[in-house]
Amino acid sequence: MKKEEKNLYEAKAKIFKALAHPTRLWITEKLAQGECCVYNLVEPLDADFSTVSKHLSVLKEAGIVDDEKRGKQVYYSLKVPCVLSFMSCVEDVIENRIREQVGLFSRRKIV
Amino acid sequence: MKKEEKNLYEAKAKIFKALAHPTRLWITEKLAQGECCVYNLVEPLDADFSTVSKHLSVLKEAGIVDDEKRGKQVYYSLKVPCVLSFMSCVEDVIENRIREQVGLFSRRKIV
DNA sequence: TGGTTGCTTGGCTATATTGCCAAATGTAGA
DNA sequence: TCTACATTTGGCAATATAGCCAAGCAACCA
Repeated sequence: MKKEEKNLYEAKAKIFKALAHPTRLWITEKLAQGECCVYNLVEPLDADFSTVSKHLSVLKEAGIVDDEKRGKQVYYSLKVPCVLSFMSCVEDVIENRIREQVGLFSRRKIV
Repeated sequence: MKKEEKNLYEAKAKIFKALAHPTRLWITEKLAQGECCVYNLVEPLDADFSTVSKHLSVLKEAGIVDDEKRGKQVYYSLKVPCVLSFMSCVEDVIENRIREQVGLFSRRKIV
């Protein structure tokens, strides 16, 4: 792989990496419903402010969310709604996996 | 978050995690062009067999690729082509980021 | 000016991931 | 059976990531 090509794959991987955490996925889907200030993310997650804040900065760094300070609060919003279009594919993969596991199980039952 | 919901987000995150590596992304795109045995992945990547093999097992574990032994070789194939549909979104995110950086740069130039 | 609120940053430890080497496995042919 | 080939596995050190606590900072209010 050439250096340039490698850089491109690293850039792409960064986006996936940003989404590769349960909390960050949850945040992404939550923001899909509309902008949100940090407190409204921290509360349902029942996590530390600092933890959520760091997750948000990972998403921001990756270019997935945007932030805007208004008064004392910072509002985050989903910058690239197309990431949501991938979720149904991801759910397909999961369903497939479950189906296969069920298949294995019932085969074992027969044997 | 309830335990069940948490499990779902963890399962989703696993798929993203599997794709969140330059080498694994490259492999995924390569396999989109058709099945491939390990050697034909190792060679262009110029990596260790063991390294590629481990990347492949991550993708397999996640349910993204399938493997089939034929003779001495193992052929890998893309199981869920819909993952590719996400790539254009990822590229959009990257382009946005670059555009913003260029914007910052030219503004700085003016100032 | 001082205090409070809403959030970010720094620093730390625990844990996970990566990539290399060496060794093991399974398959095919001599 | 012996050997070569294609791939996987185990083990290890280097590096990256996560989550917690404490400290910092900016905006607002008294």
